[in-house]
Amino acid sequence: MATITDVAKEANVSVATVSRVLNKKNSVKPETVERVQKAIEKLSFEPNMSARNLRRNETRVILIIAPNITNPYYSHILAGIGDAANESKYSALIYNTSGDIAREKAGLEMLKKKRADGAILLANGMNSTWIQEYSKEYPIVQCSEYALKLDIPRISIDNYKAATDVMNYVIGLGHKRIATISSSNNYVSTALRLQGYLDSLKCHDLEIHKEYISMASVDYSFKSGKSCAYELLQQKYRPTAIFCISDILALGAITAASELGIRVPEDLTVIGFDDVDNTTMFHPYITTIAQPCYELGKESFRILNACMNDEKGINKKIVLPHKFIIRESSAPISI
Amino acid sequence: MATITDVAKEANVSVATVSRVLNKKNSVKPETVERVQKAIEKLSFEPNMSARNLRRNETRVILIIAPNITNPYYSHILAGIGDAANESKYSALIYNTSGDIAREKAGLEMLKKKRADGAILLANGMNSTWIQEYSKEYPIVQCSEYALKLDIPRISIDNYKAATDVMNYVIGLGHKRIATISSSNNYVSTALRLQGYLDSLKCHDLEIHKEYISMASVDYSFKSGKSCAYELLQQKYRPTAIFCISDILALGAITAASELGIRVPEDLTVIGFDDVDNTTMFHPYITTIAQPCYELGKESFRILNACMNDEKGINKKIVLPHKFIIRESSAPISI
DNA sequence: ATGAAAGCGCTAACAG
DNA sequence: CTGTTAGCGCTTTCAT
Repeated sequence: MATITDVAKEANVSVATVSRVLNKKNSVKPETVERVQKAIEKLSFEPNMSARNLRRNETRVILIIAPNITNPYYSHILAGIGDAANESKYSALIYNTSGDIAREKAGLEMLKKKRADGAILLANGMNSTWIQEYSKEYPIVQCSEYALKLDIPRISIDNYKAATDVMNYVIGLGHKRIATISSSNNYVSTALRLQGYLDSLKCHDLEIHKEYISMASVDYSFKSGKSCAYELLQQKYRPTAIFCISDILALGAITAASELGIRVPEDLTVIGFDDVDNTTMFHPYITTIAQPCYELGKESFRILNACMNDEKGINKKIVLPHKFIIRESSAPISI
Repeated sequence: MATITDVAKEANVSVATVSRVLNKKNSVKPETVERVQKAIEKLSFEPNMSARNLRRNETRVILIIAPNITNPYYSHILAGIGDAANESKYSALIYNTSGDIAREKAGLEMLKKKRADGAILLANGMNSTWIQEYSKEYPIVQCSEYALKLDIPRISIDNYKAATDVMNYVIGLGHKRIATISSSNNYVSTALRLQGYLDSLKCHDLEIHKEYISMASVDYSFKSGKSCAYELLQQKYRPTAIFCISDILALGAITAASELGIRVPEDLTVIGFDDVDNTTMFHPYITTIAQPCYELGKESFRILNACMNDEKGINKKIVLPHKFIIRESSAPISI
C-alpha cells in the first residue's frame, strides 16, 4: 500500500505538497498538481484514514443506534440517514441493539473511542441521565422517539396532532364507540397518540371506556393486534372504530374482524399508523397516518451535521409533517 | 479527552505500561495493573481508535455493501452479520447502494483507505474483474448472490436444489401445467431457480412452454407479481401451479387469482420463496422455501473473519440448508 | 517488570 | 509556491 511519502518521491515533491493536493488547497502550481496526481494514479494511492483521522481528530463516521434494523419503519429511516450521510461524505456505522442496553452503551462508547463523530439515536432504552451526559460531550440527535424532558436535538412528527387528526376524522364520521390499540412500551410516540385519543374523546364529550383501550405487545406484532381486536370486538357493546398505533396492528385487527364476520369498513372502521407495512397490498387498503420516514432520517443527519459543525441557532426540535391518508378501511357509521 | 499519557502520569508509570494493561499483556505486576486501572477509571479514559488503528494497521470495522437495506430479506442478513460482528468486537459500516455502482465503488474504496478490514457483498452489480481485483488484496466474501465464475468465498443456499425440491413436490401433487414467475435480473439465484424449474420439467417428461415462463420486474414487486399472474392465468390453457421466486411475487399471484375468481389452492397452487414477507399473515398461508437469512449473515461474517485472520483451509463455498415449508397455498391437482 | 524511544501516515504551522 | 518538521495517540521493540 502506497503512502504519501511514496507519492512524494514519485512526484519529486515534499509530502506537504502531496497533502495540499489531496486536500485541494489552491496554493499549488497547476503543473505540480498534475505531476502529483499522476503519481497518485500510478501508485493507486489512497490516503490512510486512520492517519488522517488521528491527525484531524475526526472520523467522518456517524453512529446509528437502532433497536431493530429489521423493522421496516427503522430501515426506511436508516436509508434516509445513509443517503444524507453519503452526500456529506460520511459513512454510517450501524449498531443494531435489539433493545439490549449493553449494546447501546457499547455503541455510544464509540464516540469516546473516537470511532465516530456523532450519533443518531432511534428509540433507545437508556435512562435519561446517561444520554444527557453523552450529549454534553458529543453531537447526538434523537430520531422519531425521544426523552421528553431532555434538551437534546430531536426530529419527529407531531404524534399528538396526528392522533387528534385521526380522531377528528373518525368522530366526524359519526362514530361514538371508538377504541384504540396502543402498546405497553414507553415511547413518547405511544404516550402522545394515546393522549390525543383521550383528549379528542373528552373534547367531543364522548365517554372514555377502559374496555376500549387495549394494549398490544411492545413490538406491535400482527398477532397481538389480532388478539387485542378479538377482545375488543367480542364485548357486548363493541366499538365501531379502532384506532391502531401501527399498520401491522391494524392489519391484525382487520384479520380478527374478518374472522368474526365483522365487515371492514361497513361494520368497523380501522385506522393504522406509519404507512410502511403493506397498507395497500390487500383490501381493504388501510386508512392511516403516513410518516415521512426517509425524510426523518435525512433531516436527522442534517441536524447532526449542523451540531458536528458547531453551527449556532440550530432548531433543536424539528417536527416534520405527517399525512393523513384516507383509504378503504374507514367509513361513516352505518347503524 | 484523556490520553494514554494522562493515564501514565496519573498512575506514575510509563505509557508503555498503560498500553500493556490496556492490551492485557501479562507481564505487568498485579498492583501496577490495579493502579493503572484506577487511573483509567478516574480519567474515564478510552483509547483513541484512530491512533490504535494507525499503529496496528487494522480497524476492527467491516464493510457491508447492500443494494437495499429496506428489503427485509437483506435486513435480516444484515442483522445476522451485525450480531456476529459484534461478538467478535467488530463494527459494521453499512453501504446502501440502491444498485448504484458508484456507491459500490465508493464503498469498496474504504478498504483501500483503511477504514475497514474486509467486506461482505450482498448482491452487487460490479463487473467481475472489479471484484476479483479487490479480492486479491482484501478479504471479501459474497453473501447470497455471487459471481459464478469467480473464486471468491461465498455463502448461499443451494438455489438449484431448492427449485427442484419445489418442482418435485408440485409434480408429485399431480400438476402438469406448471408456470414460473421469475425475474429479468441477472442474479445467480434467479438463474439457478429457473434452471431447476426447467430441468425438473424435462426430467419428468413434461413439456416446457414459453408462455408459462413469466418475467417479473427486477425488484420482485407485488404489483409485477400480480400482473405476471394475470397474464399467466388468462391464457386458454392456464397453469394449475405457479412457482414464484419470491414471496411477494406469490402474494401478488394469489391476489391476481382471487380477483379472477380462481381459488388457491383448490384451483391453483402457488409457491413462494424466501419466507420473509408476511407468508403467514393472510390466508392462504404460503407454501415456500425458507432461507436461513440470519444464519447466512452470521456465517458470512465467520468466513470473512477467517479470511481476515488468514486462516488456511477455509471452505470458500458455503452452502446453508434451506427448508421447504408446506402451508396452505398448495394442493393436489383437483381436475 | 518497566521505561525510553521509534514510528504508523498524515496535516499544518512555520520558514523560506 | 514549496519544503521542513513537529506532532496526533498508540503499540512495540530494545534496553535495563
